[in-house]
Amino acid sequence: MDVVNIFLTSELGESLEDFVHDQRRFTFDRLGPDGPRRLVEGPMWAFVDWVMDDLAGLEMCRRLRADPRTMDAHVTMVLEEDDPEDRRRALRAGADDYVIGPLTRTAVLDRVLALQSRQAERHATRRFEVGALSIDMAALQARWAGEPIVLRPNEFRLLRFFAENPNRVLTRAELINGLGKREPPIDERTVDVWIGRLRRAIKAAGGGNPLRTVRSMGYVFDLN
Amino acid sequence: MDVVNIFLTSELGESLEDFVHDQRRFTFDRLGPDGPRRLVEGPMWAFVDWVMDDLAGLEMCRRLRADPRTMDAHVTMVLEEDDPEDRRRALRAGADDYVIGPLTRTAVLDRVLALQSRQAERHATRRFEVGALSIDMAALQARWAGEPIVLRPNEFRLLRFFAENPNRVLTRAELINGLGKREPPIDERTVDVWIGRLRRAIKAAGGGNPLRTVRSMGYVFDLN
DNA sequence: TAATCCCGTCACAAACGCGTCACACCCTTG
DNA sequence: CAAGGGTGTGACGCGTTTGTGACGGGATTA
Repeated sequence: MDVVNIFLTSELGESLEDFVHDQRRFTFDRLGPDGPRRLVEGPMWAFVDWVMDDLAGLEMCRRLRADPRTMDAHVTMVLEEDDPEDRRRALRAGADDYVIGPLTRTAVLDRVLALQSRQAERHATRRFEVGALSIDMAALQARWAGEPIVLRPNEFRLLRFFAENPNRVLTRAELINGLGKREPPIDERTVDVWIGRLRRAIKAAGGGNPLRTVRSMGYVFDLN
Repeated sequence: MDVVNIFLTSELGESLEDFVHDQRRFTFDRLGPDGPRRLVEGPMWAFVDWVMDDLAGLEMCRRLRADPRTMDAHVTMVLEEDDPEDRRRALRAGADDYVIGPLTRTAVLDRVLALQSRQAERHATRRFEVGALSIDMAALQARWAGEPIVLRPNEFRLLRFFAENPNRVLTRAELINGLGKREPPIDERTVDVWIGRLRRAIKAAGGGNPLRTVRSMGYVFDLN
């Protein structure tokens, strides 16, 4: 599976869940003194604060390393300030990496996305083709029969979602969800506008109109 | 390439060779006043003592940075004591990192093992071409379709980093990291200015605008 | 020491993305 | 054919992101 499990000792997780569009690829969970609350499969990434409730972050770090269930996790220590002594201690306690806090969403996401792309390179999932359409996740670029499609970020996500679900009617609600839009709630009519814009972009690249309207249901990406 | 080449100004190398089991992953060599005795491929890590035989460690550090064959090395300064003034000087001289000495085997291994996983794969190639762009590491010169691009040092590194990661969205954080700027922390907006300057230089050499902005993500070096 | 170069930051204007609205058009149903 | 709901799309406005000239400090050179 392709999912990366992210554990944090802070509350940043909830905020990230809203922020990350690509929910299927990530899970977030709280890392308490007893370790992760649930056990997961797949690669794990832990961000450990230097100070936690009752427990020093270093101790948490050692416990993660000692526990066979989590010993493979990629551990990033969050230091409050840039003390070289602390950095050294963090590394010695088993951390792979550190950031100078406070932990921000972008700090987490940059790292996670970087990891993801590194993994993607291994699994070669960063590029896939559906019919004449090819999608390059690394370059964030789509092509129709080799011709680049000029897309804005939201349109790119939309097209990607269609490409991953070809020949299947997607309701407006599914599309809104699939693009990870939760707050604020999106008017379903807005999807119509998305579709219109995406169609125009595909046509401009020489593609036909692979997006078929299914009246009172939604839209399908027709693969012939 | 999976091998990390470690250079030391002290004799610790021999001792480490005995200590490290997994010899295939590391090579050790002495770093003398004239730099590394042999040229290597793959990532390099240099531990530079504050005082060397005839040469100040700072000078060694600068030479490593100035020499295109070693400019990518990860340089750790070894300070005898924790003098903040010295730390500042070390970082200014181009060190990525420092330890408060004396250098021990575990200090070396902790760092190397921790960071090895995220060592970017870098070709030690002296000259390579990407599309119309050619980069000559020895002459520190870039050309677009044969036309020289006038670049300042920082811009050269930036372009080089893009050339090594074509068709891949690079976040501002990745770029800052990729240019080896860790201390002091660089404002992400600064990257915008780098990009602007680099674009101007490329355009002046007759190149188009191969650097595409991906809004709210970063920049891509677009090939074809 | 003076002159010059390099580079990080700032501030502000411009460009951009996107959700919504309004209205015309389309299709279905009776 | 009429009625009514479903869909396409141009226009608008807001908030955010990006580009860039200007500035100043540090380093380098003359």
